[in-house]
Amino acid sequence: MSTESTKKSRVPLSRERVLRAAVDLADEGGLASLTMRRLGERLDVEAMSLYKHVANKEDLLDGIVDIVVGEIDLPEPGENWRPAMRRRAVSARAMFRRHPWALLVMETRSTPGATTFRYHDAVLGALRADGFSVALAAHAFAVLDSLIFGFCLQEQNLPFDESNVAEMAESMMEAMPTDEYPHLAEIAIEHVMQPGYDFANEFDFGLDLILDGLAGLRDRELREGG
Amino acid sequence: MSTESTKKSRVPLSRERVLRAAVDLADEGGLASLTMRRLGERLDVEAMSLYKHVANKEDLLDGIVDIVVGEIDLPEPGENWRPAMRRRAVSARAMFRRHPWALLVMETRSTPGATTFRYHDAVLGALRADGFSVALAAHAFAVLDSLIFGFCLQEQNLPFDESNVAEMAESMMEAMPTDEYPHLAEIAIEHVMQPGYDFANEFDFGLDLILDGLAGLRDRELREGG
DNA sequence: ACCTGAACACCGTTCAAGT
DNA sequence: ACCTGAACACCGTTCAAGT
Repeated sequence: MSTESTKKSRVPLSRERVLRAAVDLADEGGLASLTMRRLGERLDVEAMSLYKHVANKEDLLDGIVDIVVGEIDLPEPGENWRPAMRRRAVSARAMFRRHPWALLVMETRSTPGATTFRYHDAVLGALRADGFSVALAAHAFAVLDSLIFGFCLQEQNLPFDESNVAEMAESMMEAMPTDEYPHLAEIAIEHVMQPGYDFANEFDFGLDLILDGLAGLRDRELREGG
Repeated sequence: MSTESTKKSRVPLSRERVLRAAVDLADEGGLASLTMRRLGERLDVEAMSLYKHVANKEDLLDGIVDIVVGEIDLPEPGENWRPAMRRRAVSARAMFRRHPWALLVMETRSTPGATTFRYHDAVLGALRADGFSVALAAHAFAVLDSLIFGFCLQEQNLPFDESNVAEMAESMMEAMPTDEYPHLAEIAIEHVMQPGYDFANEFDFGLDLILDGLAGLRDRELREGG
């Protein structure tokens, strides 16, 4: 609570503080703005001092991925598999929207951290507890994760913000000769440019399609397996 | 056919040649090795000369994405929707395995090129020609692309090569206390470490699950709408 | 023990200068 | 017209030196 705010930061540096600052920096300025030098600046420290708390930049990136994976809602004990899977999918998507850099960074990580293990374990546990065989739980996990990652990746690279769909469609129709791409034109006019269109709805469509399919396979397993 | 192979390259530089060399460089050494300086080296030219054929590095990346998107099999006229969708999914996955950097680069592109338009148009066309409504074709496109992108992203970051599954499972069991992650341990022992396990099978599982679901929705549309 | 200044080997990109 | 050398403003990272 001291009011002196000179250059020296009283709070000592720690791995935790470094990682938090890195997440904030990437959130605010994008991944390109997350450099060791600028991170040092933000913490009132020279870039070189960061290396006391982080082995190198790779280690820093591993650390911030672990933080954001920890923000995904885990299934609760006793929760039915279907609402549990929906909740984790929705919260994973929300996380990727809060941290647009996360997908990009996760793509370059090879060694998952403890938080990732905990996440995988909890999801598998919810499926197993609700009647899924080991094999079907593995299938379910992979296909749901594919949808989540793939949808978020598409959503992130949409050439328009959720808000200005009309503008982009218009400018796209200019750059895109209608006779050369007739089906793109059709879908733009009859679907995308219609009032109420929201690409986010595609997430629910895909999620329900997959959950319905999994429910069917689970029922069959339970019937046949005894 | 001249045999003199001095420093000067007889073939003049062109955008095409620059982009091809960039794809090769990224294939061989990963995205990190694709720098303007090293690309120049490979073409026996100073890095600065590349700027005659490419506006900047962003433009270069746009260009190589367009090239690899062009490697995805398009539906053929008259092809049934289901084999057409399967073929494009399989060939897209093969492309992402040939060019592991492509997913990463596509993620940072915002303006799709002509090849991407052509690809989207052909896929939508195959669905529309086979009875899908505009809305259902849009849904189908989004969910299939999500699966393809998301699966390839996962496959790329697998902490093991398709070959040495046993090794990795073993080393993972060490780093991963069995009692802390019981369901991960279970799936590792009873599923992943079983002979014949191949993560690639998850792709077919997801693909069939989604195609089955779409087939059902298409049938219902045709019954009700027609 | 913790932080720093200077240095190294890299980047993408510019611009005036060469042929 | 096409290519280049030198330079600029950046990177991540090292290491001996400071406190």
